[in-house]
Amino acid sequence: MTVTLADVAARARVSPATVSRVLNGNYPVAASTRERVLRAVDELDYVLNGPASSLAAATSDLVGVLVNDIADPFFGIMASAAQSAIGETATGRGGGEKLAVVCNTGGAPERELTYLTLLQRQRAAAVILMGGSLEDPAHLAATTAKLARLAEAGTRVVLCGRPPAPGDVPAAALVFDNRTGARRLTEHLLALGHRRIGYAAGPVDRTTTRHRLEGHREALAAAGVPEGPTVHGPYERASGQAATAELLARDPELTAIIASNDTVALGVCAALRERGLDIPGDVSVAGFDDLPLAQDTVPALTTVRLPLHETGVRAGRLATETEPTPSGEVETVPAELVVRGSTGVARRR
Amino acid sequence: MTVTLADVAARARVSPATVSRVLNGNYPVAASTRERVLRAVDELDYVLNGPASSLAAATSDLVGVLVNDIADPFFGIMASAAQSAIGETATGRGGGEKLAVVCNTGGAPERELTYLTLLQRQRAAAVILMGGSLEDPAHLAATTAKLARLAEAGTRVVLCGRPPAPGDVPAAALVFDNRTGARRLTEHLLALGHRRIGYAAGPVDRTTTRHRLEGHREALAAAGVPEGPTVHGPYERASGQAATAELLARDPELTAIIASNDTVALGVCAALRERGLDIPGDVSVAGFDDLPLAQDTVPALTTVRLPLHETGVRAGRLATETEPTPSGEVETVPAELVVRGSTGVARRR
DNA sequence: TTGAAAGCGTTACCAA
DNA sequence: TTGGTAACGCTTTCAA
Repeated sequence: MTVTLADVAARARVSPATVSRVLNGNYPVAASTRERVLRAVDELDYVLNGPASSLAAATSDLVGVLVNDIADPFFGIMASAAQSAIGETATGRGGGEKLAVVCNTGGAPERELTYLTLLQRQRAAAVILMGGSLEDPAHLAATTAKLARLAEAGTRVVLCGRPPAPGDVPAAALVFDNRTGARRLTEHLLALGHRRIGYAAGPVDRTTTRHRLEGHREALAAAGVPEGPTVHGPYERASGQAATAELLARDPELTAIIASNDTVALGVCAALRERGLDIPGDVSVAGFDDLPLAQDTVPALTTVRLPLHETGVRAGRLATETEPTPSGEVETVPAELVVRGSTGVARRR
Repeated sequence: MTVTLADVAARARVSPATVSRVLNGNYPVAASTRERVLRAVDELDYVLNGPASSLAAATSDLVGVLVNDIADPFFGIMASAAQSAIGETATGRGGGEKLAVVCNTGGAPERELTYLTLLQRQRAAAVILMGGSLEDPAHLAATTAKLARLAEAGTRVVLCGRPPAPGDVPAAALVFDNRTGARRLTEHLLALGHRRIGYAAGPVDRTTTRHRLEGHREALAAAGVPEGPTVHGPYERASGQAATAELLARDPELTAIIASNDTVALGVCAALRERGLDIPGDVSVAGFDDLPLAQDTVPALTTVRLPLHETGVRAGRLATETEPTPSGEVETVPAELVVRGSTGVARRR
């Protein structure tokens, strides 16, 4: 049979209540008693029953991290950063640690909702949504409603890389300034003399896609440069390859291609190489995420920290300079963090 | 207040037991009753209380996936594959889905144990351990003991990419044949005429590191070729760069470098490029994981499937041809899947 | 500082 | 096919 708290109590010759108090460390307990209890725990190899604990306490130490695509290194890095940040702040019940669990939505709206329900069911301590969100009004409404219920039930909600929750969901938000980032990226290419720039954009209905595209167009408009061809596709390597073929078909004179993210950028590079084109000798490529895989720079994003026990959210390098913002407020990560990935260089003529 | 099963029962004018039965779908319930219950659930926006359910049923629908480094695309792909395989077989209680959660151990033994305890505490339905394991006897014993307790408590244990559990832990295992893979990789390079091959190995005390190195040496010995320099380091891009510097310092005449995995291989490539060396013109590089990031081939590993509700484990392309093996038995993935990443080409002289 | 006991929301067994 | 009702193992007042 599995060992229960009562067994420990019996062995330590105290009441179950005392054992619970020792384990949670929230209550004063005599040192000698504590020691006796801990020894009993050890001797019996006792492991707290999570469900029972969560049921009684009406909360669990689960923290859900929803990502769009766990196979994408970008999300891997983000998830990893979040997970270690969560681990650091561990101070929960029954032995301490929070269980940070990453859930892969695959970008599918229904899976996002499913996972949110599952986490709601588990009475998760917190939920972090990472990456751009779908802009479909119906899905947005459903998500918002779900988040509202979660928050209502005591689950902390953190939005990371997507716009702050519509309505009045009490969520902390970590926002990447995609628009400014894209603008700077394009300005950079323009400054290098590029005038024919192709754009391998992300999926049509994503916030990240739209914001980045808007920033791109702003820069072009400001410089009076006509917009080049744009192709949409998922955030995958393969769509970078497909997009490149399409873009070059539409304008063989392209001197630069902007990719919707680094994974796509790698696909673009592969396609260019297949065609015998030199990078950046022949065509420049610019990405977004600044992955170590794509760049040699230390990835700024790996330093994103999400101290869930704070009332707000702090971001990356700013952590030491910025005070936590009150819950619900938004802190914007400087565009530099997003622009970092740029590798634009003029085409050889 | 939050809606409970009793509320639903009251609204549907049935007993709590009936509601439970409808929700779990394990018991026969009259169609009309079921409908009434489901409507009540909908109207009240009822969400099952996971902890309560898990407490009563003595099991949860949580499936833990432990990976060594979630920021490594290799594990991202593996986790993604596992997660979708788990989703497909979903048939659990209280609405169906299992909650696949990936836990990042960072390769740290104590975090591995911590997560296992956390999952044990949650009464997880299954636990999947992915990636090579530490060979330290103490840690191995601790892990084995922990896995034994988990299995004992009804948690299914799956080992993926690490040797089958020592002792008699009833675990399903999916084993990669690292030794044969490495042997083939080296044979390939030898066949291309390479005689001075450097080896950027993984961390010293990992099973994957040792097995791959052994295979490598087997091939060299069989061909009567002396072993080149070997450098150990973590499975990270940076260690590929460091290793390259060291390897070239030890033998500037190297014509090929084998990396411990694709992430490391990317670091090796970066370092070679920094030195103005052409790949594979000047130096060949060979990796292991066959990531799409590193190669253009479709990654065999993304097709790894882990049907947790089967008694055994099936692997990748074999799925249609192979019957599930009985629990506890081992099925070996053909070395081809591992060798795929090879990109060896003779050095220009 | 410690103990007693009342829940927490489901499940599952036993009747009906 | 449905209802009644003990568990399930822990947390948390309320007393002592």
